[in-house]
Order: sequence, then structure tokens, then C-alpha cells
Amino acid sequence: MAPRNESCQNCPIRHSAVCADCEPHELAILEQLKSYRTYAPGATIASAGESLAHLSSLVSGCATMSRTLEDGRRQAVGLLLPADFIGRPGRATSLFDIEAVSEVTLCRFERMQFERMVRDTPHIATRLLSMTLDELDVAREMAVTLGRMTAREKIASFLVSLARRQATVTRHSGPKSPVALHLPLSRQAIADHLGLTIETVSRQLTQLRKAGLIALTDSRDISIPDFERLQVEAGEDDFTPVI
Amino acid sequence: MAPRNESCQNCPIRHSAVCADCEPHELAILEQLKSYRTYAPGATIASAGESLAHLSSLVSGCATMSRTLEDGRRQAVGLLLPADFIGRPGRATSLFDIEAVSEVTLCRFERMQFERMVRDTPHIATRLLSMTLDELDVAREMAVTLGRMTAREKIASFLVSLARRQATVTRHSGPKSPVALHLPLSRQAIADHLGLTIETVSRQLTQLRKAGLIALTDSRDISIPDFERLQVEAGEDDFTPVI
DNA sequence: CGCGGCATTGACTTCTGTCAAAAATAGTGG
DNA sequence: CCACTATTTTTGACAGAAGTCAATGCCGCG
Repeated sequence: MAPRNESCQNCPIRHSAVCADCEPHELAILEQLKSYRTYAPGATIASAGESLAHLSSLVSGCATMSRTLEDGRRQAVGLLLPADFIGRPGRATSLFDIEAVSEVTLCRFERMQFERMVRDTPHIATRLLSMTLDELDVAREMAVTLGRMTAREKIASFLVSLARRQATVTRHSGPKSPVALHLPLSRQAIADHLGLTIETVSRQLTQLRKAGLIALTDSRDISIPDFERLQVEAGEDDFTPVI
Repeated sequence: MAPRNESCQNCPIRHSAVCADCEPHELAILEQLKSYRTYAPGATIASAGESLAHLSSLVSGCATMSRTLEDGRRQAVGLLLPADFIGRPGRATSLFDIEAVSEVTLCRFERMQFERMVRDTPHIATRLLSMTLDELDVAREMAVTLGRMTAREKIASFLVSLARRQATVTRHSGPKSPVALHLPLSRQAIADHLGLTIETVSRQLTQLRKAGLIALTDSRDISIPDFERLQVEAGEDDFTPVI
């Protein structure tokens, strides 16, 4: 459960979210404007085409951004983890569905107030630009994965990128020690991210396990004995940036 | 051929590029800093992993942004048309290959000077943010297409989006009149954009032609008799935004 | 005219999707 | 705590969409 209005000083995403570059006096303004909201797993945070009254930073938990076509086909376009920003200044409606995967806490700002902050506070504007450019890179890497990788490569690169994003939490000492990885997503949600079916995801995970590239303690917890070997399996070339 | 330093006043992308929101005095500064450069069709504008000395706006022509994997598989992540911005402040290297498709003219700024402009000129910073957010939406739509659409839907939606982007130039009076569309890309380049092979692109275009959805005058020129019908074929739902 | 690149078409293969069932896991209530 | 159900995951058999390999056709150009 999120505190009503805990101080930004103690915020877990203080140095990585949209407020990262703010000076104390700027932070004080944000502190006045912000409000927290918590969503249960599976809850809808936003729906494609509907208006979005708040812009938010994801403080804790995990959410997906996706589009569902009329016939039920679904494609995820982003995995939202702590510090990620939700919504965009200048457009009132979300183009995608946003759904809580685990329990999610958002730090929210009213649209108008936030848009004024973006105009008046260069530290927020430039931080938001920088984050948006990073997201753009991620989205384009995603396009490479979706368009040209095999099912096996998609799974491997998904695991690699997830491991990198959780690195601070789970990675132990040396780069050669096994990496423990918790999957926040169901097989179905992984399939939606990679443009695959649930069956193909399951089969490829089994193959990776049989090849000794991963070990499954339970269906949501994976251990990667040799991270570099999995990176090779992910078909990464030297240009693939570590975002 | 691009003029050496033609006035920004007459620039074809004056009101749609990164400088769109600039006041006359801001434009005057840009005018001092800019330089034009022209690339022949097929020329390399940037290479993945290599440094990029300039940030640019594409003034005329067409270019692709793509990644080529070690084994030759290639995926395009963007089609660059007039007013599109190339490069990003805050990172000196390009993550993707950028290649001229037709003859391309760029309006270029030195990295350092442009980054200073972004810091000092809110009209540039906010315009760049807005453009980047739009590109992010495009990239995410692309992910939906690459991940979940059939070959036929990919081709149809590619044609629809190309027609929309060329709308100002080619679209005639009413929305029901046939739309003429020139393909700037070869079959191979289209395939690279859609995550398909050249043969599949060719076959699907033939099928669309046989179904009366398009007519091919020559292999690069397409006429769309009923645009709305092609939109349906593209599998667009009501939420698909017209970007 | 003949070469070379691009596009189209055909025959066949393969990877992933579909349909279906079994196994594992989680959740519920007695 | 344990049976029982519901959900998720895994596995299998088969089908189908797109890829691969190969040949042919089309154009522009020297």
C-alpha cells in the first residue's frame, strides 16, 4: 500500500523517474501536486481511445501497455516497470490499454498542472525528452525483435532484457555467477509481448531448459547459469545497445 | 540539389520540422548554424554504432532507418520523410543504419551547437519532445503490425500509412476518389519494413491487385480505388490513430 | 541486342499456429 | 489439512501461413 503523500526524498524512483533532475525547490512543487493511486493486479489503468486525466510515474509494481484488435489478437508494446512514465503531454487520450500486472502504485499529476510544469520547469522537460528518446530506442529494438527474430531468439532476448532491467535487484557479484530472474508475466502475457502464442512460448522455454541455457525452479522463476551464452542465443549483435 | 543556405522562410519543412514553433529571432540563430548536405540514392547517412557528428532535419527525399543482424537479416524501424528528425541530443552514436532511398537533402546542425539550442530555446525543446512522442507512437503501432498482423494486413496497412503521409501531395478532392501512391521503396525495402520476404510482398501485392483493392500502373506506382476498403483490409480498429 | 538488376511466379519446406488433452499449480471451502 | 475445482502450463498431433529455393519474366541501359 502506498503512503498518502510520502516525501519525495524517500521515493524509490527519486533518481530515475521524470523528476530525477529536479532541484529541491522544483521537487517541492511536485510534492504539492502529486497524488498516489494503487491498482490491484489485473486492473485497468487506461484504455485505448479513452481519456487519461492524469500523467503518472510508476512507483512500484509492473504493468503492460498493449493493443487488442477487434478479433482478439493482442500485442503488447511496452512493459512498464518502476520509474517508467505513463501518458504524454499534449494528448488527452491513451492509444493503448494499460493494465496492472502486479499491484501497481502510481505517482500521479493532473494533466493541466503537469503540462504547466513541463513548460515552466526545464529540468522536467529535458528529463522527459531524454526518457522519451530512450523509450523510442526500446520500441525500435522491439521492432527488430518482432520482425526478424525466431521464436527462440525472441524468448532469449526477452529474458536477457528483463534480467538487465531487474539487474540492480537480482544480479549478484560477478557477471559469471548465475542470474536469478522472476517473471512478472504469465505465459500469455509473454506471448503478447513477443508476437507468439502461449504454446510456442512454453515450448521454447522447454527447449532452452533442455539446452541448459536456463533452469526453471517454478514456472515464474528462472535461473540463468551463463548469461553470456543466453545473450548469444538472443542473436544480439555488437550494435545492440544495452538500454 | 540543395541551395547553399537558402532562407528558412522558403523552406518546405519550415512549419513541420523541429523548427516549426520557432520565432523569427530563434530562426535567425538556426539560420546561422545550419548547413545543407545532399546524399545520392543508396548512400549511407549513418551506421549503427558509429558516431554521428550532426543532428539533422530531412528536407527532401526519403531514407530508411534499419538494423542488419550478423547473418544478414534486416529490419527497418522507420521510414524518414521530409520534416523527420535524425539523431538525438544526448547520444553521439546512432543505434541504426540510416540510408538514403532517393536523393536526400538534410538540414544539419553540429551536435554541440544543437544541444545548446535545445537547452536555451524552449520552442525547440518542446517541439522536439512533441515530435519524439509522435515517433514513439508510430514505433509502437509498428510493433502491433509486426507482431500480430498477417502478411496481407501488413501490406495493406503499409500502403494506407504511406498514402496518409503523402496525402498533402497526392490526395485529390473527395475521400472517395482514387488515391495515387508512389512507392519510394523497392520490394526488398518494403519487406524489410514489414518483417517479410520479398516474395511474400510480391505475392500479397498481386493478391490485393486481383482482389481489386489496388491497381498497379508500374511496380512503383499504385492506385487505390477505394481507400476505406483498403483500410478495412489493413485491420484497423477504431482505436488506431491517424498519426 | 544482350546483360544485369528487380519483380513475379511456382514448387516445396519449415516454423509457428491451431486444436485438443494431460499435467501442474493455485485457489476454495468443508 | 485435504479434497475439489479452476486456471495455468505443458505436451502432442496436425494444419496453414510464410519462408526458401529456383526459374521465368520484365525493364532499363550500355
